[in-house]
Amino acid sequence: MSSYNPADIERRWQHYWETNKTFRTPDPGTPGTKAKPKYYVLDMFPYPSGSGLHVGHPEGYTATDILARFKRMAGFHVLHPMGWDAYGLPAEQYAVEKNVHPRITTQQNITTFRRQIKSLGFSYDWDREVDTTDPAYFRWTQWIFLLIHDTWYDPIQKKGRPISELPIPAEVRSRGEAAICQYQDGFRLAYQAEVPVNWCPALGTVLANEEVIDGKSERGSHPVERRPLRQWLMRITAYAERLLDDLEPLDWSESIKQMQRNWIGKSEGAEVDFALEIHEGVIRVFTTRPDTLFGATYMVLAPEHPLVAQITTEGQLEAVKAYQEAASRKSEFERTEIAKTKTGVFTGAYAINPVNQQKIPVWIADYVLATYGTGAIMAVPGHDERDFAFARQFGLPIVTVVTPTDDWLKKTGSTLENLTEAYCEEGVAIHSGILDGLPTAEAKAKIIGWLEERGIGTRRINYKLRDWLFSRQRYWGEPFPILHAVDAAGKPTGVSRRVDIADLPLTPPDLEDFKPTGTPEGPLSKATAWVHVTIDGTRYQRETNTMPQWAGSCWYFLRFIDPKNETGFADPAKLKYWLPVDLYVGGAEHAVLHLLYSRFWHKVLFDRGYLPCTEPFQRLVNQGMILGEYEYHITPVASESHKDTLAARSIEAVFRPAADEDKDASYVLKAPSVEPGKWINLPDELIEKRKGKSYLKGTEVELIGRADKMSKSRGNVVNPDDIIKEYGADSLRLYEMFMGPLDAVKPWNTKSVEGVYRFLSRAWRLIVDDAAEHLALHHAVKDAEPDKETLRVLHRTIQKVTEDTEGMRFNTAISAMMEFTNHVTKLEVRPRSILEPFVLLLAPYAPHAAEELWRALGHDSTLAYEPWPKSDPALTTADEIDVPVQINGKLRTVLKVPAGIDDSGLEAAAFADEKVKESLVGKTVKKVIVKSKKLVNLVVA
RNA sequence: GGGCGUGUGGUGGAAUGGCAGACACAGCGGACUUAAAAUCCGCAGGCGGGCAACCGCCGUGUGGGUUCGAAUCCCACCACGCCCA
Repeated sequence: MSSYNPADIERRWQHYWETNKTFRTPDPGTPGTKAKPKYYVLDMFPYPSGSGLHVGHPEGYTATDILARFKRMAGFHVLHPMGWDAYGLPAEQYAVEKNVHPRITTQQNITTFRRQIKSLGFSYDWDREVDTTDPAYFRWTQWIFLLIHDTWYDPIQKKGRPISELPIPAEVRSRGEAAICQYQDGFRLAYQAEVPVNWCPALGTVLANEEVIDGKSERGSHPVERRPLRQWLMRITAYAERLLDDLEPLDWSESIKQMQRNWIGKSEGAEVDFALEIHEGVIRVFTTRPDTLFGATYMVLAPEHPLVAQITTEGQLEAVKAYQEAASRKSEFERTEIAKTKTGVFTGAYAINPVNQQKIPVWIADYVLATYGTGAIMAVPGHDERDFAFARQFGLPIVTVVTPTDDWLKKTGSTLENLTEAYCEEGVAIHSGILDGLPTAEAKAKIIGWLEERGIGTRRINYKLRDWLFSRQRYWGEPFPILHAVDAAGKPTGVSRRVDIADLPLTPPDLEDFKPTGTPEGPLSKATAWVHVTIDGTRYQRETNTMPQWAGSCWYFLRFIDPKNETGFADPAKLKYWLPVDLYVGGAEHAVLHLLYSRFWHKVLFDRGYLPCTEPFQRLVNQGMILGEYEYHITPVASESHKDTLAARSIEAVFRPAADEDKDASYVLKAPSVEPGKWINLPDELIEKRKGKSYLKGTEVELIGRADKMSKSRGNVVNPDDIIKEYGADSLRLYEMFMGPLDAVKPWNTKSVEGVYRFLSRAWRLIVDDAAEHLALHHAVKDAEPDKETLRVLHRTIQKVTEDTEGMRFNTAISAMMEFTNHVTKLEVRPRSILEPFVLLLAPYAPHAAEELWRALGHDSTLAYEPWPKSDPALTTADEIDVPVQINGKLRTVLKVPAGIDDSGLEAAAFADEKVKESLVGKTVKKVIVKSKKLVNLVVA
């Protein structure tokens, strides 16, 4: 039996690669690596969830594997590793529910993921596998934390420096050691602070802003509330400018760069001080539109603003207190939602607008956040949407200080004196004293100069990015290597101590009960023996928070370079050789968080001299999501009114709840399958299109065709194991790449997997005699000279596959190989000299089949390091070419002409053509356009 | 509301200024078979005409523009998707 049998071939070759360590990557400097350029190709390593691999995972993994295999054959020294991002909430949630230690479920999940990933035949160097929950790994996560803790940001040198180099003011020094420590703690890049955090009662933890989506937790969609808590933070804001600037030269998609820019949210403007009417002190505001200062008719403080207590008048005290109380319970999302009605309370106090000395009221309102800018704003209702809504709500004056365009006034039905909505664009200043007549940019510059002269304002850059909330009240994460000193009564003294590097890793204690305490004390506090430590007679309590899941993934690509190193996180010489990552592939869901955090850590490590480059990932590609199969829906109304029509055709309408609040529920139509009791998606022959709409054939039932995201609740999840079982890993790999461009969102279609399976079978039968007992060559395979046309097809295929693989256009590379197969199948003699290069082209895509075919062709070892075929440009062109002739831009005929034809020859050939002559009768040729060897266009009248 | 992206046959897609629909899926016809599957060969955007090979017209979300020539470039609109608010 020598027909194409993927199950057998794939098992054997996976075994071969594993036992021969075919893809082990020797360290730089090893003989054989010296002459080769390096190529580091990386996947975003997965979180090994309990539900196993999803068809979305192999999409990116296959793309990188094709590149890795291609680059090896093209003579590169390739690093292509895989590992596990294994700390995280789901394992812990499961532990809480089922009382199984997260280490056990995590290890089980890793085993499943490893088996599934290996079954796809990826060429990872498994000797470099890392697991973020392995003490040998998180030892260095903790080490890096301590390094960041030991670093302050020097704004003059614009880099992170050792805390020992922080200049200590004499005044602080004079107050002794404790004061110095406290002063230093205020500058560390990892620091503790009492901050309003996103507390999620259901998860029993705080969450980073990035983990809160629409006011709910990203995991589980639980409500989140604001609470002030003492937390660890990372001073990522210090690096905002560098994170922004260094984005520029990276080879990332513009959309991802834009998302990072938006997240960092740089805005340029001014800080302005408003004096208070009767109190001491000033209200400092940040504004991006200082040119509108003359339009500031009131001010708003965040309810948490420290000035509120000082300035609130007796009469307003009660209202203000009640409002502060209510605001403290709201999430940031609820507070800043544009659509909702604005709320606020007058404090009773007034400020003085510095440009016109007008007395303006000071309000508090929750749409102003304490954490953005200075926590206070000057309100310019004429030119800011939210200020406008607020002014309308509370009857505050609205002044126009920027002239809107006439079109805008007309469109909105406004006049200069009476705006119907805020005009937020730029324009010429009016009612603005010294600024009158100036366009926005000039007005900004002039007013900032004016403010600076008087010492009441400065030019200022502000960022939306906040410091990164780095602690979690969970069990399943890296413990902080920090000890807090306590006094005899067990109360913290405020002095903390770093765990000695020599004592790392600090492993978490074994717990029976993983439940969150429901208080800001994490579950680790339950391990009293672990928590309480005495060193040199001083009593300490260990930090009971753990690090967030992002910590381990911030630097894993560094550990892959030197995964077994016990004296450092990686050898500097190896880092210098391999960094940066040449190609990084993963889902767009990590566009902001993971990529921003790891860039930040990378920069700190670079500043401290541990890394050779400032950016980790030179080229980034996001694979598009794979949706479920295309399905036909009908509305609930239609399902009711066409009940009988559907029943008559044995079509089932299955209820599908709405995916979003703003979407409608629908019914999915299913047709009976050949297997009784089973239902399949509506086959295409039951669909007909009329007037651009789809209908169930022969009926008035209007259909809505659509592919949805795969999800358990929709029941449209495809398991890669099933596909491999049915068609083999090579078919799965090939299909995922053949679906369309890598970065496009595309629907799954199991039927189409058969198409690539058929292609592999054809390629197999091209070379192998599938009637033979054992692996034997097809009788048509001979050591013969290929004919000219076949040679041309081969060289065109080599050219196309090479270019498209390099450019990651895998779908068209596969088409080219299919065309090659279609051509050669027809030949009675199939020269070995064209089959061998073809098998090598196929190898990165369908490595198991290619290895077996290579063996059939008489080779006795792997083709993984065979040189990549080269195309000969002289052989890619045919003797004769087809050139279209157009008349007035419309195709009239196609000429067959010699490939070497010149422009005048081509023109002559066009005029000599019978059809052209016919079309020219009675007409005058006004112009002739000849595109060399491509096209002739005759313009006639 | 803002930013980015996408829109091509029944379906996935190809073509990035020069023959629209490569390559596949589904479909149809034929060969092989007792039959089916598999395989092989062929047809295949729509409309109209012809016994036919073939011919004509229309056609890349909609409307306009630039150009000898537009799926491709520009403007406006519509729809969908993603991100942000």
